[in-house]
Amino acid sequence: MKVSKSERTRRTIVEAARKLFGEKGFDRTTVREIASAAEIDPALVIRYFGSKDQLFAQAAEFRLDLPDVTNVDRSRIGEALVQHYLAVWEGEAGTGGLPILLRSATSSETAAEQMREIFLRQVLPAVRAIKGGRGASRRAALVASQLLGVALCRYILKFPPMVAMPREMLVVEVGRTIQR
Amino acid sequence: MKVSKSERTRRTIVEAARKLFGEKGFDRTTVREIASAAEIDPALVIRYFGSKDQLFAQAAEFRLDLPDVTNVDRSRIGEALVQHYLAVWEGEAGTGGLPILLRSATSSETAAEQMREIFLRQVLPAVRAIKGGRGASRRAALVASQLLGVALCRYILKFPPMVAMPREMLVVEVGRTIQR
DNA sequence: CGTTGACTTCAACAGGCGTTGACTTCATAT
DNA sequence: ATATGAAGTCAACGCCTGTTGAAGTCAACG
Repeated sequence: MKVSKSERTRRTIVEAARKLFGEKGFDRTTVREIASAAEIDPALVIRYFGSKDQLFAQAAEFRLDLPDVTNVDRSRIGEALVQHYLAVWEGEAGTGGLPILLRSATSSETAAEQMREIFLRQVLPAVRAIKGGRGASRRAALVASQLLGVALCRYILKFPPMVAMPREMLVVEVGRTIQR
Repeated sequence: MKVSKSERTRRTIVEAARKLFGEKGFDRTTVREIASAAEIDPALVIRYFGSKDQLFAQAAEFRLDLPDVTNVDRSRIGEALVQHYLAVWEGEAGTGGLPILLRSATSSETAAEQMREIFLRQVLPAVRAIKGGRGASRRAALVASQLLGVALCRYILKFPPMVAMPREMLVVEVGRTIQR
């Protein structure tokens, strides 16, 4: 047997959890819903993950996988970043770690802490690598705020003009801002 | 009697509700907590407002009060906007409508809808007044995403570099971006 | 066959939630 | 003094939550 049965249901649960957490946030997603979506008993969810919080922590884990931009035209690094970022958001269709975290981080201190971790360990080093120096952390924070703001308005709040804009245009417009 | 007693407790309740909704979002704030903070019975909250949702709707109502920038140096409109926006966030200390909405809009469709309303009826017209034309709504959306992103990272997620930056510096940096 | 041991279900718990309707309190107006 | 109506309290309802421990199922193994 390549994968034990337990491992398979474990993954089914995480999958269902990711989907629901990403759609409705931590508070509005119940263990029973997750279990029902995974077609198993609620008790099993707890048995496997200990608690709802621990399941969330596991479901929200992810790597940003920032692309290698070391050999990209320096004047286009901004665009490349935005391009990658939007692709991540649209590609994972709500099952990615970022949507999950963003949906819950506004009302859960744990989720907010997890976002800070990701910023600190994944975004900041990447920005530093591109252009280090004294103001790097500030620059990183500004970039993060810009990107999170776009995701918030486009995918969560669904501001009409933001939703309507083609991805290309966003890449160019926001890319130019990031570039600064 | 200038203000009836009922009106006074009504306000006490809304005040308590604003504070709690702004700190923990809709889901994590209970009617019982609000009542306890207002030093009255939970039943009274419902009696006055009908339901928790209706209380929230009322507590989250607000006007942005965008400043008059018609006679501000055109090259400084961005800075003026950011200045005002940050003052609003820091001034109301969590009891303002924006924090309340932002905390809840990621997991409540009603709250998200309310944000869309505010964008449509308050931000968009303001941007149009400053610089109309075909792309005004797109510009407004980009500005909103930038400002919400900053608030998110600074006041809610509390990214360390973002918190550490003095307000002045943010005004200049973000103002420059908005200006574009 | 019988017995493990992993995997899964079942029924229930204790506690919190929003909300309700009947009751008390109390100042005012007759 | 008594009646009226608003202002506020109380205890309880039905529902849903995360979580638990005991019981069940089923394939693998001696």
